[in-house]
Amino acid sequence: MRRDHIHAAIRILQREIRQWQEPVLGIVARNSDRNPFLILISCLLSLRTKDKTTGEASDRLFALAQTPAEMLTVPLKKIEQAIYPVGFYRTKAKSIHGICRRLLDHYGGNVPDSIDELVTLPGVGRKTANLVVTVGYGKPGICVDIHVHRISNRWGYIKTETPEESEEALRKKLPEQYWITFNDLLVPFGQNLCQPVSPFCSTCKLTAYCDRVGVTKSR
DNA sequence: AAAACGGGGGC
DNA sequence: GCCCCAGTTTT
Repeated sequence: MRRDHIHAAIRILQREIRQWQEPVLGIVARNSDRNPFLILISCLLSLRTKDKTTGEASDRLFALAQTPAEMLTVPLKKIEQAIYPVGFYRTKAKSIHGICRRLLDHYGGNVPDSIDELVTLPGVGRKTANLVVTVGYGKPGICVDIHVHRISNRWGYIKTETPEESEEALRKKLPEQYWITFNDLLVPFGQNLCQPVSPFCSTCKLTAYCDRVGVTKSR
């Protein structure tokens, strides 16, 4: 993909995305009344987890508690039960308590708005921190998950080995106007069409801009 | 029966 | 860099 092709590619994705389901995490985040704490916890639950279960698990959890202080009064066992269908539920329940403790001790019960501070919280890495900053605070950030990493490289737009490198490369290359929506566009695209193995290249409208880096089979 | 799944932490 | 966390869905 040539540098200037990104505009056309994003334009097409914005049109095509209507036929796919919107990312559940995006829905959860927006339905959280832009409450950074609820957004942060939703993002934590979504790690390495299929989309639908995240929404249902967060609904059950937020019925129990909606603030860091309330959350600390809920026993770990109860939290584990509420979020059970998501993967790594024991680790995540512990992280939730750890996060709430840190928020109360160091940030007056509020969620910090900088990536550097967010990644110091237990269970929060760069993907989660970027998502909280963009969705929760409307500040520029690039949320690089496995879909963004894979597809950006498949296009040949960047050439990186790890999601961390991808975030760095995209910060330099991707026009800032697309930072916040990039993840929301690539996730449904990656789930429905541009899948990890044998993507649906025959019905994809982006093939003119794609180098198919690493694609061995396609449908 | 495997592989894959919207990462992150501990070592 | 390697291994662990874990249930669910897809191949």
